[in-house]
Amino acid sequence: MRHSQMLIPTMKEDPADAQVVSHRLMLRAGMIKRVAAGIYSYLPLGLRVLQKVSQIVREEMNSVGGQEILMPMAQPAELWKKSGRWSEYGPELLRLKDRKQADFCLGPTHEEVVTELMSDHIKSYRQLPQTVYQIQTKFRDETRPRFGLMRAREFIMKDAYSFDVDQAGAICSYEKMYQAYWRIFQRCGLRFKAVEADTGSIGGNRSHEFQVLADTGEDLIANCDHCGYAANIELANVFVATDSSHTEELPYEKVLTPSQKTCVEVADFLGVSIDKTVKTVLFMADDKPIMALCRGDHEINESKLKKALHANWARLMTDEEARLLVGPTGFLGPVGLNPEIRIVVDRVLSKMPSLITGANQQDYHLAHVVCNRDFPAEFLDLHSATLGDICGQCQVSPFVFHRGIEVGHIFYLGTKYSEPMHACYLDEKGCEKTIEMGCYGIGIGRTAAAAIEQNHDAKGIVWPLALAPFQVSLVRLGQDEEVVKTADQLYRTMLENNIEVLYDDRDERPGVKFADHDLIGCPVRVTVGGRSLKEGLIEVKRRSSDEVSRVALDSVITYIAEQLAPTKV
RNA sequence: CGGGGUGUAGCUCAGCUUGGUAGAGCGCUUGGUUCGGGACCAAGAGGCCGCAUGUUCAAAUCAUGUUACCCCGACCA
Repeated sequence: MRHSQMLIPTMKEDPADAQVVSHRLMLRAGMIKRVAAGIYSYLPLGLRVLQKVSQIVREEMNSVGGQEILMPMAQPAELWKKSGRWSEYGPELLRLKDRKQADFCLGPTHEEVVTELMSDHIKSYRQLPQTVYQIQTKFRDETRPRFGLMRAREFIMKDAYSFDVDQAGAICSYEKMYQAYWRIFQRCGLRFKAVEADTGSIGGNRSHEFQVLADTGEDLIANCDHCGYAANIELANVFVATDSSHTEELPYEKVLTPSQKTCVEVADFLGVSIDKTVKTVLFMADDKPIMALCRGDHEINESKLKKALHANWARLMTDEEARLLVGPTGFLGPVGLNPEIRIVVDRVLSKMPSLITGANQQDYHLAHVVCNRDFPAEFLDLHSATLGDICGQCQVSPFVFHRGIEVGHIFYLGTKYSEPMHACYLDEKGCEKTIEMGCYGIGIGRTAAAAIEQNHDAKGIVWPLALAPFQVSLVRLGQDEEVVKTADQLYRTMLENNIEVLYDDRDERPGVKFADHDLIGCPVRVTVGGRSLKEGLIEVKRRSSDEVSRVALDSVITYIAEQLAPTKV
C-alpha cells in the first residue's frame, strides 16, 4: 500500500486519556479510534494487525479439527433462561428489547447459542467429537473499561467449543486445544506462560490461562522454577507443613489494644511480628454468615473462599453488618462466637501454635488462642499465594511471581451447559447420554495490545514479524527523479515477491517519515535516498536494531527476503 | 457501585479566581524558501466553550441539574 493513499492518522502528542503504553501507541500510530468508553473503531493499520492474529488463530484451530462458524451477536433471552444464566449473569450482560418488547442480550459469550445449535443436530455418538469456533464481536458491559483494547466492552474474540461423548474425550479435546494455543502464541512471537486458572462464572473444573508476560499486566502468576508449576495466584496451590511441633500450654488471655485495628498496628503495639497475628474477615456466602481467618500478612482470596465453601456467591460484609452480628471491625475474632456463624481458617494457621485474634470487644485482642481448643476451626486453602510461599506441587521451591496479561483461557466444562439445555446423544447401546463440553477463548485485540506491551521502545511499537501490519516500510526520501523511479520500481518488485510493504511515497521531510515508521513499528525499513543511491545502494534497517545495512540495488530483494525469514525474527 | 477529577478547534492545553470582541502550540489549506531524524516565513480555514435551566443589561467564566469521559477502589470469560 502507498502511505499517501491510506488512512493513517498518526499523532505526535500522547492523547490525554490513554494510560498504558499499548493504548497510547495504538492511538498515536493511527490504528484505533475511540467511539465510546471501551468501544473502538479499527482503522486500516489496526485491522491489519487483528487480521494477522485472526489468521494464525484460524490456521491453528483448523489444524486441530476446528470448524469455523459464525453466530449472532444478538441473542434471545429465552436461551439464557434455559441455561439459567439470564438471572445469574450480572449487569455485564447488556440486555435489550426488540420492537415487540421481547428480551434480548448482546452475546458476551456463546455457550447457549452453540449448545442449542449442536444439540439440535447431534443425535448419535457417531457424530462426535466435534469442535466449532468463531471469530466474532463480543459485548460485555464492564463496570470499568480501560486500557484501550486491553479491557474493552466491545471486543473481538475467538471462541471455540468442543463436544465429546465422555469425559475422556473431552479431556482429549482440551489437551489438543492446549497444544494449539501454545502454537498460536508462539507463532505470534510472544513470551507467555500457560497457568492453572480459576473457572469463574463460566464454570467447569479444569482450566488454564495463557498469560503474556508484561509488567503492566493485571494478573499475578505464581511460578515454580523447580517443578515448572505455574498458576494464577488466585488458585496457586500453596504448601503448608501439616505437623505442629510444639503446642501452646497457656490459656488464652485478653490484652488491651486501644485503637489498634489493623494487624500491622496490633503487631507493632504488642511487639510481635505480623505473622503471629490473625486477620479476621466476615463474608456473606449464599446468604449465610462466614468468618474467614488468615495470617495477618496474608489476604483472604474471595474466589478460593467461594470454591472452598462450594458457594455460588460470596461478598464482604459491611462494617455495619459485622458490628451487629459479631462486634466492632478491627477487633473481630473467632472465640465465643455465635455457633450459627461458620468459621473457616486458612491452612497456614494450622501450623501456628497459637494466634493473636480480636476479642469482639472494642480495644481488646486475645493472645494464646489455639485452634480447635478455643474455637472450632475448619482448615481450608483461603489465601492468595504471596511472597515466600512454597510451591504446593513439589513442596521444594518458593514461588517466583510474574505479571501477565490474560490473552487466552481454556475450560473443561463437563455437562454444565449440556445438562440444563438437554444436549444429548444416543450411545452404541441406544442409551441417552449428555454431551461433554469444553470452551476456549482468545482475545484477538487483547493479544495485539499485549504484543505492544511486550515489544516497544521510546519511539514506538516494535512488532513481532508475525503481527506487524506490514513486513516492510519502504521509505522514499525526497522527490528526486532517480529516487522516485527506483523506489517505485522497488515497490512493484516487492509486491511481485509477495512482500507486504507500506510504501511511504508522501512528500514529507525525512524526519517525519522516519518518526512515523518507528511509531508504526514494521520490522524492516528500506530507505531509498539520493545519498546512497548515487553509489547504487539501498539502506535496510531492522526496527529492533540501530544497525543500518547498505545493500546493492540488484540484490536488495534477496536481502530483504532473508531478513523476513522466520529464523531471523 | 463507592471515592476523586475533567469536558474550550482534529491533538495537547491556556483563559474561569475578579462576568463584557474566543486564545496558543501542534496538525490542516495556499504560496515561497528548505529537504537524510518531527524545518522556516507569510496568508488562511476550522469553535452554539459537553448539554439544560437559572442569576444578570451581559455567562466559557457565577449557581443548580444533567450527561460524557478519565483515574483509584470494588467487580470481572
